[in-house]
Amino acid sequence: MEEKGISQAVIGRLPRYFRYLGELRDRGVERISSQELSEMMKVTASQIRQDLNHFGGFGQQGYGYNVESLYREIGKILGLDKTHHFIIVGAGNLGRALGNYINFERRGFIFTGMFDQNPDLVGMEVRGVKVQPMENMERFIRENDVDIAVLTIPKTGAEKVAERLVRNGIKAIWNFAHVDLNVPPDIQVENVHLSDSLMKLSYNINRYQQEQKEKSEN
Amino acid sequence: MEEKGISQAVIGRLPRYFRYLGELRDRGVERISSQELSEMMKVTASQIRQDLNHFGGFGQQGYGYNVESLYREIGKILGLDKTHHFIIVGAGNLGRALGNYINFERRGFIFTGMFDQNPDLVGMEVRGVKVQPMENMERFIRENDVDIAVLTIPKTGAEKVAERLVRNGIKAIWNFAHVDLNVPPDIQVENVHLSDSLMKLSYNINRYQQEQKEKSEN
DNA sequence: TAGATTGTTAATCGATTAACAATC
DNA sequence: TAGATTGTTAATCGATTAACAATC
Repeated sequence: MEEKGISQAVIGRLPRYFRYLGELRDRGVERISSQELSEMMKVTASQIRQDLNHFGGFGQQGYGYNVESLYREIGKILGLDKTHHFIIVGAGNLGRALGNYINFERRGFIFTGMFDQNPDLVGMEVRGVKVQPMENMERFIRENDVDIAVLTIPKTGAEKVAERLVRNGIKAIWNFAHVDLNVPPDIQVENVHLSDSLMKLSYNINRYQQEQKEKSEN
Repeated sequence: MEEKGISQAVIGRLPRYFRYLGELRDRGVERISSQELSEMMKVTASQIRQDLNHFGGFGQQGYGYNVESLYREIGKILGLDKTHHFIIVGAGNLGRALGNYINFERRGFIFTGMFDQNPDLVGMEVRGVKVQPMENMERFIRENDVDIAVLTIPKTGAEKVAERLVRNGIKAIWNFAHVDLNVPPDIQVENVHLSDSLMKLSYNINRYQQEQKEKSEN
């Protein structure tokens, strides 16, 4: 399984393949060709075959792909067969919402701790996990084999908290704070910048309306 | 201002420019060159100049860019000078968290309504907005000039709700449901698939660990 | 075997980077 | 004016699509 330098473009498409294959499996579909899948997903069959071949030949000429086995293979590639413990730093609305999201557990992500600097939130329970004061964080990470931290705090504190996380052995940060974190290259960061996403939507609404206006003017 | 066919790659970078320029402005910086900005943002100066020139010549040879004016221009391009009313469909944890997020208002996005099919949630208040039953949705959209719907419901109901939204004049959907919506091309959709994002993170943790293992073996 | 469909190479397309003339 | 830095064209790089031989 040669996995040298696979582009993030390809990686970014894997979860979507995984999702469609999971649905096909649930519907009891046994095999699928790149052609059929491409029609469902509205991408080219060529791209599907290219993408999958980065990870090995999962298909069979003249037959296509076995849904169940391809689903499992992609799950493995994504590391969903492994278990990861995560903590949530920041017990505000978003942090609590993510803590309550049970589907992450199904994929091997176990919610083990939650932290906040606000004393009013400390002691609160989210799905059986008690919010602890920030001072407890370092020790907790080390003692509980935590490898992912979900960062749901305001941007002002984010950079400093990230440093503390990294110093104590966190491997990855799922960053909802609205800043770009500056961490060593061996730390994985995945940004979810909600307001960036909303701005893109705003741009596209705008652009569409302008196009319509221009059309009606000409 | 020629805005014909600007790629989503470029659009996707605009919010980040906007963010950095806003910070520079808050720090009282008056002018900046593409070179300086490129070092801050860790992109090439060439890319910055290319990107900005899609929308017009905002800079000045020998001087650079005026921070304040560039900030405002990008804001306009993103449509942040306009006001949009949005509703949240699905008053679960995530929906309520987004409703409580006040920063959207600063960008011209006004939280006006919230809907849920669960009678236990109806009547609940989120930042002054009362959760209403789903039956009220159609009328509310029409009567309140709503153009964006935030979809925070489980994937099973999403497609049908999207149809109802579109039929009643919604222009854009910010989709947090874990499905790809099938809407007419004049409806803007921006997907936030949180579990996809988490899977990417998982892949990258995994890949890094495997690389380390391979190194130690050779 | 014949038909179907993959795996993979080659061609195309688009996005990023480099270079430099234009100009403030 | 001389120096700096943009706007823009050209070169490069990478990603997507097309094509087809390999093979089940």
